[in-house]
Amino acid sequence: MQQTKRDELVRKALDTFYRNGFHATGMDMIASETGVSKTSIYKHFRTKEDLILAVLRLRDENFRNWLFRRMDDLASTPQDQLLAMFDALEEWFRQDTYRGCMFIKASAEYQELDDPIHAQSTEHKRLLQDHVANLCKQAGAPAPQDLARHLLLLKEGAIIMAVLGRGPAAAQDAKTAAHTLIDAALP
Amino acid sequence: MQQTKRDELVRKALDTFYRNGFHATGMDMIASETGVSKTSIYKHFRTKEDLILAVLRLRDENFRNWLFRRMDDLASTPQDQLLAMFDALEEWFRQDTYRGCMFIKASAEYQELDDPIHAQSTEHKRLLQDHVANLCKQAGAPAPQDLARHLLLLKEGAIIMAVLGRGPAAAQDAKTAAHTLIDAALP
DNA sequence: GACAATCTGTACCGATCTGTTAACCCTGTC
DNA sequence: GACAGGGTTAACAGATCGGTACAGATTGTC
Repeated sequence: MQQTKRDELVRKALDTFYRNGFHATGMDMIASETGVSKTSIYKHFRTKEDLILAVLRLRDENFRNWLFRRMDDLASTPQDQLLAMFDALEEWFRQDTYRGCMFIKASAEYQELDDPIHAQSTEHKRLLQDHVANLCKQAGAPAPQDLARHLLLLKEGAIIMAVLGRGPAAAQDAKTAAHTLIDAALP
Repeated sequence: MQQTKRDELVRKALDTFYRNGFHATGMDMIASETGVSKTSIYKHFRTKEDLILAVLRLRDENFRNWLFRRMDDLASTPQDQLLAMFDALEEWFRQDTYRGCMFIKASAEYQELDDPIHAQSTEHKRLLQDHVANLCKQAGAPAPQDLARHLLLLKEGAIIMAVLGRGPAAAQDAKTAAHTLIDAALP
């Protein structure tokens, strides 16, 4: 019961923060958009920062689950799954709720390196890198970490350019480049 | 005289916004950090948004001038200049004032596509793309726009990853990948 | 030295920010 | 029907937000 209420709060707060930004979203707005009273919010979370951290944890879990599952559904071999990552990204970019990467935005608003919010964003990228590096290794890349880093650069670049001018097409730009990099990296 | 004061205001406001974020920086802080009274600020700029737009215009000019000049200084042929872009980026990443790309952060805080601040950020990326595409053409690429877009993805990705975990090394990651892409794109 | 322009500091406006307090309202349990 | 737990509304505290009003200081020009 109580866990459900709390989860619902975090889930809806995620939407509001994602759509509206962190500093620009006040706790009153969170209360009215989630339907949870401010009093209850502060019973579950000591501060706004704690709520944001919970939101980012949920986002990390949701996003990685979704992306990895989608890559798995779209392709069978590790090499094709790496390419399918960019098709999955395009699906994301095409959603009209797409507003860029929540962790990039979080680190942009909380930029001190020792800020927990910033650290959480860094951790998210590290977990993505690990999974992609694992696929690179399965695909037979001699230097899987290097290839994974290069593909991650394309992914992050596509996320940015999908917001700043290029739209969903940024995904296929990145996929084309990824194809070249993968072909060059595999023996 | 008056132009100088105004320019100094914009120049110092740039530092404060860059270091501290846009929403997180109040006009009182701008006044105290620039040494320009709030009354004078509002004589030069009608709103905070107008000041931010002036800051972004200055940043666009400064950054492109710096980057293109640095690329020109570091290499002679168009092809080498493209690669030198990533060496220049590394110099930027190594500055202890480095806090990511100001336009990515601006678009993260003002994300409505029709927001003038967002539009200005998009324009900045377009101008970068134009210059890089021009170099790609000079280097003899059969599809200069495509190659330029791919290189820009690496650049944006490196800017992100330099903030989120990888540090200055992100620049050489991107340079290595760029080398592969350029070699594959040139006849 | 009068004048206009431009700066300054300071106080203020109403709104909004994070976070708290208090009184009440359900609902299930004994 | 007493009671406890978790929920609500509503008002509030103290600070800060963007932006303005006003009086005085500084400046260059005639």
